[in-house]
Amino acid sequence: MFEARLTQGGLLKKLVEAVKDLVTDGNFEATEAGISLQAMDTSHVCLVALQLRGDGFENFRCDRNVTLGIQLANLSKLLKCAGNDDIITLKADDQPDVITMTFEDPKTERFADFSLKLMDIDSEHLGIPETEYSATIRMPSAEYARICKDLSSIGETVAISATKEGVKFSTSGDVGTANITVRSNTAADLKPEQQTTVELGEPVALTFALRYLNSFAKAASLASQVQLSMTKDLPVVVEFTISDMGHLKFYLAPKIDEDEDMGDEVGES
Amino acid sequence: MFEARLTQGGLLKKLVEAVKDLVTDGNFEATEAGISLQAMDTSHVCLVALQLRGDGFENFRCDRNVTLGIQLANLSKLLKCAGNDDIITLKADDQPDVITMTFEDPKTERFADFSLKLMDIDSEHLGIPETEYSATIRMPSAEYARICKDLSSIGETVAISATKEGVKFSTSGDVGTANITVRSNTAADLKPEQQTTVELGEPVALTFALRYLNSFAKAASLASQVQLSMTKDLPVVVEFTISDMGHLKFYLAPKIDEDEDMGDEVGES
DNA sequence: ACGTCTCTGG
DNA sequence: CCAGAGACGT
Repeated sequence: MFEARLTQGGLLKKLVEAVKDLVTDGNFEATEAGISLQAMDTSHVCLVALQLRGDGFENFRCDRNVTLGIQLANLSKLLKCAGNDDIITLKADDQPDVITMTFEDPKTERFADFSLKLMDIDSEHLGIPETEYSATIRMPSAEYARICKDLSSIGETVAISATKEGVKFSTSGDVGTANITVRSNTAADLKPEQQTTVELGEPVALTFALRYLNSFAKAASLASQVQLSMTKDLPVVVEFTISDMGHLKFYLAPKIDEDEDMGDEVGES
Repeated sequence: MFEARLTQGGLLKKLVEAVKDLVTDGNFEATEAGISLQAMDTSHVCLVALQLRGDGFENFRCDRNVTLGIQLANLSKLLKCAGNDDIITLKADDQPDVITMTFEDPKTERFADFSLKLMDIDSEHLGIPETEYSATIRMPSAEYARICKDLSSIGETVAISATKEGVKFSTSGDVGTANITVRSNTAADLKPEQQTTVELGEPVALTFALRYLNSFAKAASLASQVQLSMTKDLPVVVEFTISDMGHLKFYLAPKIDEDEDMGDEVGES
C-alpha cells in the first residue's frame, strides 16, 4: 500500500507542468523515504531528477517499494481537474495497475477521485556522481526565467560565465548580440530570495542551448531561487528546491565547441 | 411594429454566444408577452428553449406577432460590435425583412445601428410536456461548468446520479476514470448562489454525452445557478434562469444503454 | 511548442 | 486598474 497526502496540491500541479514538456513519461519510484523520478528528456539531451521526501507530505506511507510508470500528459490532464488549493491524496496498491488521486476542496463539499492507468516504461536509472562544482550560482528564479526568455529572442545558445563579481549571460544571433550581467548581491536589506551569490572555485564559462534552459524555467514558480552548478565540460545542474520536501534538478551538457576564455565572445557556429 | 430596449446589452451578447455553437439558425418569435426561441441543435440531438419576457426589457412593444428567422452566426457577428455595457434596441416591422439593432454606449456619445437580414427557416415547434421530475438538482453554474470541462478531458460521456446526499458525476476513458461528488450543501453561512440542493422523488442515474453538457455550460455566465431536472429515460433539462426576464433551457436525451442501478460503475463501452 | 487572449488575484 | 497565470487556437 502506498498513500501520500499533500495539502498543497498546487505544488504537484506545478511540478508536472514544469516537467511534462521535457519528459513524456517516467517511472515514479515510491519508497519509504519518499517519491523520486529520474528521466531523460525526449531528445535524450537532458536529465530530470525529482525528489520528494515522505516527511514533506501530511501523510506518507509506503509499505513496499513501487514503480509507478506514468505518462505525464495524462497525469497533467488529471491534475488540471484539481484546484490549486485542493488537498491531493495519491494511492496505489503494492502491485498497482493504476494510481488513484483524490482531490478535496477544503472549502466546498466537493470530492473528486481519479484513477490513472499505469504503464510499463523502460527506465534507465543513471547514477549521477556527486561532484564538487567550480562555480555555484544562486539567483532569484524569476530572474533566471526572465533572462532565458529574453535571450532566446536573440540567439539559440547562451554562454554563462561565472566570476567572483557575478554571472554573465551572453548570446548572439542574426539580430545582434546580448549580454546580461547579474552582480553578486547579498546586501543585508535584500530579502534572501532576492539575493544573487556566486560561490567560486575557479571561473567557468559554458555554453548551453537556450531551448532547454527555457524549459527548466517553467519550474520557477516552485522556488524563489534557482541554483546553477557548473564545472568545465560537465553538465550544468539547474536546481529548484521544493521547500521542506526535496528538489527538482535538471542536468544539461554544455556545447562542446565552447570558447574557453572569459571574454566577450560567444561561440558562433 | 416590434421594438425592445435592453439596458443590459451584455446579456444578449452572452445569450447568443451560449447558443450559437449548438444552433446555427432559429426563429425568434416575438409576441406581446416577449421573445422566445426554440430550436434543435444541428445534429438534432438536443433542444434549446429561450424565453425572455417583455416586462424584463426597459421598453417592450409588439403590435403583431412576428417571426424573426435569424442565422445566429451573423447575429453573433453584429453583437460583437456592441459593448458589454451598451444599451441594445431591437426593432422590426410587422412584416419584416430585417431586424434592426441599435447599440448605445451610455457613457460616451456613441451610437451604432446595424440591420440583419432575416431568413425563412423551417421551424418545428415542439410541445414540451410539463413533467414531474424524479430529481431536481440546483448547483452553482460555475461548478457545473467546471465539472463538465474537467470530465471531458477523461471521457466522452458522464453518468449523473442524484441521491439525497448529493450528485455524483462519473466518467471513464482510455486514461482512467473519474468521479466528482458534490454534496447537498445548504449551510446557512453559504451564499444562496453557492448552495447545492437535490430535490428528490426517487434516485436517478442517467448518462449523457459530455460534449453537449459542455456546450450548455457556456450559459453559465448568465446565471449563478443551474438546475438539472432528471427522470429515468427522459431528457435532462439544464436550465439557467435569466433574472427578472426568463430562462434558457437545454434538453438532452440520455444515452439509452444506461446502467440502471446507482452503483459506482460507469458504463464502459 | 509558441503566442494570443481571457480570467483571476493583488 | 494593472499584472500574472491559465486556457485556447494556430
